[in-house]
Amino acid sequence: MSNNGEARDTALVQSVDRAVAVLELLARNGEAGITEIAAELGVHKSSASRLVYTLQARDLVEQDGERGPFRIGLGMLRFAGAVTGQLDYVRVGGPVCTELADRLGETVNIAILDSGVALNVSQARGGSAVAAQNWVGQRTPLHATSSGKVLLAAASADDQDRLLSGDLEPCAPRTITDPVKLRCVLQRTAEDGFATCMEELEAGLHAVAVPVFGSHGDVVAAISAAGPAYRLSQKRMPEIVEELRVASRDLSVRMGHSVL
Amino acid sequence: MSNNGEARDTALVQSVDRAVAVLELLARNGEAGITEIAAELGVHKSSASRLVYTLQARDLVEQDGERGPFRIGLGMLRFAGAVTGQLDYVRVGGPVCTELADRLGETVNIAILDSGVALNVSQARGGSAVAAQNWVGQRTPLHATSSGKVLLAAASADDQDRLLSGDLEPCAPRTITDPVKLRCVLQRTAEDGFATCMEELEAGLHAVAVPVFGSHGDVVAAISAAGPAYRLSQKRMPEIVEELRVASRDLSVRMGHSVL
DNA sequence: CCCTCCGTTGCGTATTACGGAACTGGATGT
DNA sequence: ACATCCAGTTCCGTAATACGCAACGGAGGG
Repeated sequence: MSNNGEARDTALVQSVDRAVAVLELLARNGEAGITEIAAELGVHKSSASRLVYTLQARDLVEQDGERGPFRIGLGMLRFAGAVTGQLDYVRVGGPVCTELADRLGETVNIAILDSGVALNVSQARGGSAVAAQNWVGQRTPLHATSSGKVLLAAASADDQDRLLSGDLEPCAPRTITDPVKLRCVLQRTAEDGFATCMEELEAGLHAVAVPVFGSHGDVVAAISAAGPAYRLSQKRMPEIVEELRVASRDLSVRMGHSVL
Repeated sequence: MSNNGEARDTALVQSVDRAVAVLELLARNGEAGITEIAAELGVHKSSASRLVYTLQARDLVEQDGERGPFRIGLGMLRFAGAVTGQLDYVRVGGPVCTELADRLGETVNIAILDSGVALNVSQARGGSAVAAQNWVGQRTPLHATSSGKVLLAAASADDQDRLLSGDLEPCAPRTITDPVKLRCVLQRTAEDGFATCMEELEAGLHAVAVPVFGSHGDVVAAISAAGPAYRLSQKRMPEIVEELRVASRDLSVRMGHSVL
């Protein structure tokens, strides 16, 4: 069977794996038809149809009318609630993001470290109507994001070594791919208490991040602002960092961590 | 195969259906072990193990350490983001809920009409530490909730007839099961601009809801406050309704709907 | 140290899901 | 108006696939 390269373990239940792939496709594309899904997964239309039908029966997928394209269904909210219930950053972080996004006019994100990547758990778009994409749930590389650098700089030497031993994949022309240089940057990040990311993830995209501290002074998350390079200039950084720090402290307090 | 009564169409992909059942179980219970999952689904331990393993590979399920119980994984945020991206009420409604919940000290919910039921899309718990359950993603009957009555009162005559023609299932001792009486209540709801729900969904649970208006003056959602009967007394209703109305207007504004 | 309980792995079977092709039913175009 | 096209569904035979069974490995408890 022509599986698209991801067949690692035979122990995977294929239809389930494919069903999740369908959901991921829909989450990425927004919406898609059966034929498109089938093509993307490399399966027959009939298989895709069955898969989608099953997901639809569980309200995880829905279509516009009777005969339209499919998209993620509202039944997914059940699970969204379950995960945000466990993860306080999502619930508590939402208002903090929104407030800061309003003040800065830029997109604000909260990210945590999750198995070697930076996972965005909460987001608020800036006032600028330029609809930045939705990063929630996205896993972004630690070496090519401002949040990632902050989280990595605070991580154990073990975790740092693990990442630095592997290849640093270039995401954009200015991504830092040299481990030695990255180590320098992490050093500075730890000293300064913030990290920037200038067109290292995407061309034209700048970002800054500061750490969020837990009850024991440990770094539990990062809060970042991102926007087009022309708006987030180097000159504006100090001002934004200060705003981020205020938000970070606010978040710590709301999480019930006593801040000094 | 001993399928637990839900076998409707043979056209369902069983393993996918079971996988979703696993996720729903985890969302409901918070966490569970393989044996528990297997027992709940009525499948063999090995089957449950494979299912969970597949979901885990996709980050939809995770376990505490190496050998603990399983719970919904952070990968679910990807989908949560996709659904909240489509549905502005979730993103925008969050802060509104939180603010009102803080002020009232009760649980606040936003619900929309979705294929004949009221679907809770956003929630904030009141200050009272009494952890009310998580309603996000829950589908609740239109005739036994305050939000449902508000949504139904504003629905087309067609939709109203469809519900009223079916049986009104009793959820609690005081649930309205008489279509004639329900029609009266809906009439009053439309006139008053709010609806209450006194122990009609659950014994000891009171709730009030007001409509949220879209740009054309149409009802697009309902915002409700719920709490124990002794706290949400009839006497306190007018005050709460007023607070809800303020929040509703706030929400409309934040959604970009021009309010008169 | 043994016993119990939980989760994983190997294996054989037949259930189950897959792919192919034909069918339906809108939409489009000539 | 008719023919064509494209998207999605249904039917069917096959064999790949996921299932259940039973034995194994590892923690935790007595």
